[in-house]
Amino acid sequence: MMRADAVRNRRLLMDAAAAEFAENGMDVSITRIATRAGIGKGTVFRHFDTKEQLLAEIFSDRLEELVTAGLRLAESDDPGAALFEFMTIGTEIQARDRSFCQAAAALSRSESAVHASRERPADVAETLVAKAQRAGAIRDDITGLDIVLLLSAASQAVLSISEDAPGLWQRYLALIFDSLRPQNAHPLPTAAPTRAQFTG
Amino acid sequence: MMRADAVRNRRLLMDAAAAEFAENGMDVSITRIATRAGIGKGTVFRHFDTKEQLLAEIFSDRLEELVTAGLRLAESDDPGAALFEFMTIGTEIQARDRSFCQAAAALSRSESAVHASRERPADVAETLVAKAQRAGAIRDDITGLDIVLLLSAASQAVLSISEDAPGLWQRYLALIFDSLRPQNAHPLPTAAPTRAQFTG
DNA sequence: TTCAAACATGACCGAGCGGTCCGGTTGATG
DNA sequence: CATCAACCGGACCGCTCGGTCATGTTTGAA
Repeated sequence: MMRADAVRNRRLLMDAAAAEFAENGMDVSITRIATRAGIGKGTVFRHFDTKEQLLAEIFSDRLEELVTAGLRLAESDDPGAALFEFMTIGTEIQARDRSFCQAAAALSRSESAVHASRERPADVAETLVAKAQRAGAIRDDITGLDIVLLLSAASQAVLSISEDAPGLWQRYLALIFDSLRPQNAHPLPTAAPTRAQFTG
Repeated sequence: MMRADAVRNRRLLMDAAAAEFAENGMDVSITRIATRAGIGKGTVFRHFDTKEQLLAEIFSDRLEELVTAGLRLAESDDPGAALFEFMTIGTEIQARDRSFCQAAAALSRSESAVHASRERPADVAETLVAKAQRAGAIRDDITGLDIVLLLSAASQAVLSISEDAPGLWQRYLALIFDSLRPQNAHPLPTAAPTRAQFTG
């Protein structure tokens, strides 16, 4: 059982870290984060052994948010729309924090803690895709893993644009939607990535 | 006129830096780069005032490569295929160096030297798009800037996959191709980015 | 109210960074 | 071959970073 002040500080810490990561990228100092949270530097390391672990924890939270939404959408009786909304939510989450998710994704190749938390969204995406394909809403040659990878693609597309382009990511997500529809399907040149490649 | 050893070292330096950036991201130390090039650390700063300038120079080189290809393709009499090949080349260049281009793109918001070098590919893309649209090869509601942004999207999609997935980016580029065809066009929810937003 | 365990704190550490600088070296020039 | 500006190299500087630790403070159960 954690003490009351400990849980309060942990919450403050994660919020401050998320905000700071989002604004200034992954290389903000622990000192900055601690200051923003109104907390001593040492306290940070009481809660998280290392900086990467802190980042992984936040990233994991974000993904859980997506998983929750995905599970709800899996009950929908319009599988095509459900998948599209799943992707919209996922992209919105990533677009919200800009460079943070980018850093986390890049880190997921080396940091296994980050890596593991990416499995669950992939599972959810897999079932959503399967349902949508059975309903004929999307083409047959794509997988759940494709969806997860395309999520970041849409939000990363706008990375080089100036800050104030709110909702621009929706433009590119809409384009990707169009590419998933069965009417336009041309054969894909490369096989889908395997789960082993994703999990590393 | 530069001395012979100076130009030789500059070449060695840029090659080593490009390789190191590609392998280890943007935060490799100058020392590492210098060592890899077999050159003293001080020499690096003789050629490039700052680390960002070095990165900008390399990035600019890559973009020039793309511009050259684009100008050649602008002469083609199959504008649709020309645009697609332009995108293929652009994505290949970015995929070749993985995290490097990501870092450069992120830096382009703050570093004006990097920024300026992105204008020319945008110009070329604009003319390629215009020709392709006149030929009816692609939908009318996208711009040259869209193309430039989508270039990074495809290569960034595979960022969280393990190293050895060569050519996987082609899969997602093919998907994007499908989304550009006029047959599938659904109205886009957000207006295209303006040149001012891009140039910052 | 008491008190031990859990927690917070910030001075402190070693390492590594980007960038500087000057003594020695090299290459073009006549 | 002689000369000298251009060039190279790496010790060096100031600084910031992630992470530790001894000391003081808070909490909650008894």
